Amino acid sequence: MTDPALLVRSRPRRRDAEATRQAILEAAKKQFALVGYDCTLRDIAGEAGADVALVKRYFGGKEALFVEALKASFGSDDLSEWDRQTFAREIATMLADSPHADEARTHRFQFLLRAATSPTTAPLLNVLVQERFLGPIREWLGGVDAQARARVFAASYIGFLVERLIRGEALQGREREIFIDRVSAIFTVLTAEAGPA
Amino acid sequence: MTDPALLVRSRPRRRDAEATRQAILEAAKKQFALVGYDCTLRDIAGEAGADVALVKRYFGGKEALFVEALKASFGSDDLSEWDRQTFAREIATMLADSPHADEARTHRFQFLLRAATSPTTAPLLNVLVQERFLGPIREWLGGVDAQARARVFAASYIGFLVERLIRGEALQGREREIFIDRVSAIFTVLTAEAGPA
DNA sequence: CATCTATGTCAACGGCGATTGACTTAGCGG
DNA sequence: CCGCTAAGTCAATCGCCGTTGACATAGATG
Repeated sequence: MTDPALLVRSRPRRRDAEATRQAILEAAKKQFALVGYDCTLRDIAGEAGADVALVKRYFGGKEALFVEALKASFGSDDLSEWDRQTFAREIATMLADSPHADEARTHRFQFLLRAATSPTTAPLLNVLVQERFLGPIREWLGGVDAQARARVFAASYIGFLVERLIRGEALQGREREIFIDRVSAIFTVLTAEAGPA
Repeated sequence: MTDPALLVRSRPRRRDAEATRQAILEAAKKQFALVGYDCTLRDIAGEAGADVALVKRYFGGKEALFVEALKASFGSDDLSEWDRQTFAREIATMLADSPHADEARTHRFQFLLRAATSPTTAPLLNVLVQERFLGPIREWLGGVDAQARARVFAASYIGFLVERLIRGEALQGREREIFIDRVSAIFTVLTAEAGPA
């Protein structure tokens, strides 16, 4: 998170096409998530400490940059590390906290939401979600009807992320406790092979 | 839904400031939901059969129009009509269908999503969601810890709407059956005053 | 050191869209 | 029938942004 490539450079970086490309890509991921597709290339380039013209040279144009940034934002979702015993409560706690306490995930998720609500990018997103979201969850869940269960799982997870985003701050006091209890219960149920009575 | 004010007029409408204002507002609700904030005022005005300049006269500007359209999109969510015995399965079925089968709700929801991912409108949305979404659900749920339970309920509901949006089409066959079973089970649990074991 | 190329900079162009104010006209009151 | 005002139209303006190609230079190669 303290990747020096993200910081504004006082001195120009040593000439390095690959590093510059990456810096632009990182800035794009952030700006597209925070501001949306309407952020300016000048802003992206500025944050990357590069020039607008390089966007064209390295990516071809804004549209192409968007697609690449979108793909790059769904690289490694490390859900094989989730402990089946404890993940439910951990996720629930994370969801009760402020979205600001979790910038990386929040940015990626905003990106996804934006792409989902744009007619041009929606088809692309469909494929990505299948491959890098539904697929892994399905594998992790295992058992019968894993596809349908993965859908329900993913939908719930997304919903809580949206709620956290809209809420904007951490839950407090008793509401927080109840929220965590309920949400972790739901995730436990969602993992089970057989639904509730 | 077959409001004549929405249709493109071959003949100019009789001069009527209020009707024109409404027509613009309706067109704005639709365009902002489908295309997003970047739709053009010309498109909105065109669909309303009015001129761009009238947007300024009646609303002041694009930003103000957006806010007003957002507010207007959350008028009456008629959830007092929900039958507590059957609503879970009805909702689950609706969520398994195509978003296109439910245009009105889909448009409103896309609008909400867009507003949620825009820094300028997020605060406004927070208030709106509290008043017209969380509040009614809380009342409808009743019982202890209604606020926290309403949050969980709303979050789940939102999540399934997002999933349906991304999916883009109706579920089929066995996956559909399982999906409906699971989702309606979840909503039943969400309604109950006590959580699952 | 000379040269050459990949890398980075700069300024201008072209289009688009919101805004604005002047202009036209319908429709009503007298 | 006459004008007056609210409603609607039109075209010009202004700024912004993506794109583009010409230019500058670091740094490697020999």
